[in-house]
Amino acid sequence: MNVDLHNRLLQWYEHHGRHTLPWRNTDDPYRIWVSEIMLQQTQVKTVLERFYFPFLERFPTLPSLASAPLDDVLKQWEGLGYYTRAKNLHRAAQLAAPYMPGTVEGLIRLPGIGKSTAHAIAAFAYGAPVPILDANVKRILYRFFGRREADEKTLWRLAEKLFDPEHPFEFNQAMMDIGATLCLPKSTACDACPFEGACKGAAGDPLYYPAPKKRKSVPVRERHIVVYRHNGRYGLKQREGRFLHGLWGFHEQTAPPEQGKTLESIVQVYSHFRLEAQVWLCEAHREGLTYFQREEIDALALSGADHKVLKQLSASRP
DNA sequence: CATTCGTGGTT
DNA sequence: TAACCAAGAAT
Repeated sequence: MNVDLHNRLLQWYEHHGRHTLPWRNTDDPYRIWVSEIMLQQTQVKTVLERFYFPFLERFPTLPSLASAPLDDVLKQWEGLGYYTRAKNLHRAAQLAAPYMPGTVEGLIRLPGIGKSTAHAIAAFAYGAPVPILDANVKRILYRFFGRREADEKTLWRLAEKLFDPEHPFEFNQAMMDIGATLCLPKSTACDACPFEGACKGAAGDPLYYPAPKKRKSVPVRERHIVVYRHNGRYGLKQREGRFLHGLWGFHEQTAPPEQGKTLESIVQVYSHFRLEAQVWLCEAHREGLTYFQREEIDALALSGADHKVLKQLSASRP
């Protein structure tokens, strides 16, 4: 029924697809899995240029990841964000070792793997006839079917409707390529798109779909970051909650400290709030912190905000 | 179903 | 340049 459309998509993918992406040129489910987790809510450019290869060099196989300390995994993940991904990746490796599950049902049971990622791994590593539903595919579906709004269930139904079960690898990769190169959030190149003619969005104003999301304004958190220094060593603490999970950081509090030298302030924008913190250097010992020499800190995984603090520290050194 | 999770690229 | 957005999942 969609044969004609599917053929046009295949042709387009053959000539214009991003065929050099490294995770498209391996049949190792582990390497495909790592790429899928890193790429969640993260642009291809970032993963490709900074994180994919170093991670695989340090953890080349599933067992090597499973047997590594979590702190080592977090250090490789440093700067990539959404750190529970690293924790889940590590735990999933331990649950799955020595082999990745060979089915969607097995994959989706692992922590950090939802329906779309399970389908992606299954389609790309095993050729399973299942569609994916990432931000690129969603945007295409909104426009192709002329919808301004749709819930997840509806989007999955539309994804199944457009899907080509005969060519799951090529279809899914092509959809992401179209979303990333032609069907962009704020611009489109419909005349180059294999879906033009069948796409309701292309018939009118494609940017009319989907309806813009109403975003809440991010609240500001004002805090004080206090760097405790004792005998030339710096006090840090490893975070335990879900926020910045497992990363080390300097002490943070709501009120200014009793004493200490004022450094510059820092601003760090997170997904759901904005941190504005005054940084202090306090020559004192505080309980509950672990003390490191300056060079030792480089071996720890720190958040972006704490890296800014570290930078202030070296800049302020007399 | 809504919120929580980072950081950097793009416009 | 501020706002939007990115190969989503867990809660």
